[in-house]
Amino acid sequence: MINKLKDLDFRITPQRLAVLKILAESTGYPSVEDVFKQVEHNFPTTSLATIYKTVNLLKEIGEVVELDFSEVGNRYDGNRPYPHPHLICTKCKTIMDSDVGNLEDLSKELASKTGYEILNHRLDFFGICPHCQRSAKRS
Amino acid sequence: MINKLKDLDFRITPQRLAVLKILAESTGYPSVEDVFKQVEHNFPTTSLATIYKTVNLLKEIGEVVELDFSEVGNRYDGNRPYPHPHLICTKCKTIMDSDVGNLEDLSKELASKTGYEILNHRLDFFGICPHCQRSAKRS
DNA sequence: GTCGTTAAAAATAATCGTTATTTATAAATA
DNA sequence: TATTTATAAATAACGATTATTTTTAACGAC
Repeated sequence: MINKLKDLDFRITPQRLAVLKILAESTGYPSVEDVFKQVEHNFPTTSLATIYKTVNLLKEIGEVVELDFSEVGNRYDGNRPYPHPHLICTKCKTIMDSDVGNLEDLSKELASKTGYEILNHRLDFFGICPHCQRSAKRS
Repeated sequence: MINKLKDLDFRITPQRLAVLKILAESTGYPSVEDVFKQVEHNFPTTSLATIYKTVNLLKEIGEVVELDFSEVGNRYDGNRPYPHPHLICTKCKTIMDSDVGNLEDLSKELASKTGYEILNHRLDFFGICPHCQRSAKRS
């Protein structure tokens, strides 16, 4: 990931390293604000705009995928930067990866039916997680 | 749809009727701005906030679904207000319905595996439509 | 149909996430 | 170490959406 930046002649700065590290290691789906708070810890003078720019840079070179949820805002994943299904709890807003069947076959079928060149897809399931189901019953 | 509003004791205003009509009849995926422009035609004094409020009202009572695309902004569908896959051309931004396989089985599988209560899902394919593929070759 | 009540519309201001701009800093290379 | 130049910092600007206040008109009772 660092090498990819170098190869493309982007400079390796501490701020970029910090953002990159957080996105690559996090198993969750941090927002820009989340990343900002973590980076701020080590680099207190960091500006929010820098996080935006770095995240967008990583997005453009394909090392990070952006997921926009109207309910919870934009989230980023540098850990598995390729299409895969998600499972979102609409109560506690937790986002999980889900490993149910892949859609390559469906993509190909769609491509041949419609003539579209399919480049990407996105599959999300929304529901209530077991924990929130229990909370609801108690209240 | 009008009856649903009446039943819930919402007033039937010309502006609401206009928004409702557009969303129920449009086969595409209009944005708030699109709806506004069309309503403005018949009701030149209409305020944009009214469109926002009406669309959100319809969304809340389940007569319209909101689709947020980071590339093309929020779009609304009052024609088929239930989950179904979409096919989006990333060049010309056209949004189509696609009728490839349904995901009920997958939903159920996921529910029993994870304990989540699945309420909704969303499946979108992104690609280049045949028309835009031809344009690209020409240019 | 008229009146009175009150929800909804209009007009406008405010908010929030994101992006653009300007100036200052520091990474890369010689 | 000095020079060049991309990047960071700070701040302003922007655009989509929402909140606020005032005005209008939908609905129900008479």
